[in-house]
Amino acid sequence: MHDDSSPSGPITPRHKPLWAGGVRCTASDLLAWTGMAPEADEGTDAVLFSMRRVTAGTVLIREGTAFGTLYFVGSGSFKCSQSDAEGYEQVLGFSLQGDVLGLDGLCDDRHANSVIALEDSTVAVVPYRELLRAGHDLPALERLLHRAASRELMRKTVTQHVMAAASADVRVVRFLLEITSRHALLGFSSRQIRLRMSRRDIGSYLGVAHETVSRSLTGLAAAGYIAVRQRELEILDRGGLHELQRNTRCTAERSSLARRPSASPLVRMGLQVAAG
Amino acid sequence: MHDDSSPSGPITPRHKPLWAGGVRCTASDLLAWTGMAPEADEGTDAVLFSMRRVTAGTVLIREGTAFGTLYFVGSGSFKCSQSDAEGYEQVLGFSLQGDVLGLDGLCDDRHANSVIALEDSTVAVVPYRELLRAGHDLPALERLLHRAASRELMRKTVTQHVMAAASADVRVVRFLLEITSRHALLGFSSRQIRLRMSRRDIGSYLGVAHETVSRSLTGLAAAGYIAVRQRELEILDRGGLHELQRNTRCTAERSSLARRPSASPLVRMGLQVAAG
DNA sequence: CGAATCTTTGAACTGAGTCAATTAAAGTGG
DNA sequence: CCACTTTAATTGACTCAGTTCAAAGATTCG
Repeated sequence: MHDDSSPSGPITPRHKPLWAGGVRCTASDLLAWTGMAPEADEGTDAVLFSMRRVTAGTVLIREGTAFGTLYFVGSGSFKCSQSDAEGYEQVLGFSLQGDVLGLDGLCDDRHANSVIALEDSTVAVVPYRELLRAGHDLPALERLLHRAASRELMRKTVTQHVMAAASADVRVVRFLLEITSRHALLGFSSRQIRLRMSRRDIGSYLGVAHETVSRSLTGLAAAGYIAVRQRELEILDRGGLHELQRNTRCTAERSSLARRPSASPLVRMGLQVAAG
Repeated sequence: MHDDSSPSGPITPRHKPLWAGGVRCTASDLLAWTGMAPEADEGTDAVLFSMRRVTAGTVLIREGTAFGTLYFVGSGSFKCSQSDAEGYEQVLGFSLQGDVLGLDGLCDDRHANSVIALEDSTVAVVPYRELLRAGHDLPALERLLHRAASRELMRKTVTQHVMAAASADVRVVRFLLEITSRHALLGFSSRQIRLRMSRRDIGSYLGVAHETVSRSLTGLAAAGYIAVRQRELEILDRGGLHELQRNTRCTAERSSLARRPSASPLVRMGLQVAAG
């Protein structure tokens, strides 16, 4: 929603979670992570779940394994993907604090997706059976599960919108807006972000070649919309990105972006110069 | 799974639902529609929901309206979509018997998607509150909701795979395989199908121009994989389609399809000739 | 410090989008 | 029931955005 919270650093949590980094957390913490803090009460305070640290690159869920537990992201970020017969990895999405992992396994008791930590992260380990049982006594917990699932569904819808854009540039712009607004909702800066995923991951997620992702980012930077250096990203003109993003499949408009003369006064040099 | 059930007609139900077309149905009917018939018992027989007839073209759910009830598709088919600010309609998916409609509204109590009947259809009207209450006494009903949601999620994943294919032809092929296999799971013929949605709808769903959908179908027909005339579709070489579908973004392979000489012996003339 | 991975950039070919025009089907109303 | 209108589907031509292949920096990790 808001452009930024504070320029001090990329990590400025909006609300201090009850969970202070221990090996256990309460159901109230889960509610807080998913933006349902007001629903927490003594009942949810009493329900405990164990936390698990997941180091960068660790496979939290491997596709094909038996379903039994859900995970709620407490901190860090994850990549959700599926590999087809030929070994091609299709990236399906990225998960942040408050997102639930593993719901895909519910319908046939077997996980269909793999989930990999993109950085050192923590998750609450929530056995599905336990959550169901606790949910019968605590309506807030039942709502937590349902809203987490519904939110997952809505995020997939957003992904469809992102992928439906014909132009690769528009896809990249929508991806940037998506990821930054999610950061903003969590209370992090939406201006400066460190992308935790590779260009290849982004490309797979968007359905474009990773070279094209790189080119689009370079183009957007040249046009002054963003500043990017490797995985460090800064949003310079959010309004302008919103303008671009509106084109569903118009490629003519877009070219005015990529080919905007880079000598234009609009071109504010970003990190690539500041660091060079 | 299987190539066909019977060549007699496109509608050959696998299991006779308990519901016989009345204005009410039982929770057991819902379980039957979603492939959970074994979980039905006296308890679920006693839970009643009202049925609603929805004529072709009717808007069952309009995006932006308040959430309160879910719908389970009893017969017919629906299109799920979202319109952006410019009025462009993004098709998000298609729903058949057993699918649940309206779950997207759960997380913020307002529907984000529109749902339109593609043909004369019927749905079970399931107030969310009632389902929750009934679910506390009948585990099967709770599972129904959860599995329906999880299935929805998995279908979105399939959609991502479909859209992630770089080649338009591959997208169309995957779409055909998706829709026919869903028909097969419901006990309908997977060889002959009447597409209920327009080329434009398919194009929106796949993220390609509707002309391209048309061209791809024509090309597939010319190559003998399918026979198509308007919305009547016949799958002639399902194995061949599976071969094509495996290419994620290889366009070279694909051209050998579209440009396979139409005089090839492989070209079996289909409906377009039979009717001409 | 070297190996492996990731990112960027270039060049060339082509798939698919856009525009446009024709044909087919489905409503509409007299 | 048949003209008429409207919408859907097909097909063609042209153009360019994006994929592919290739190769050179940058970064990370052991």
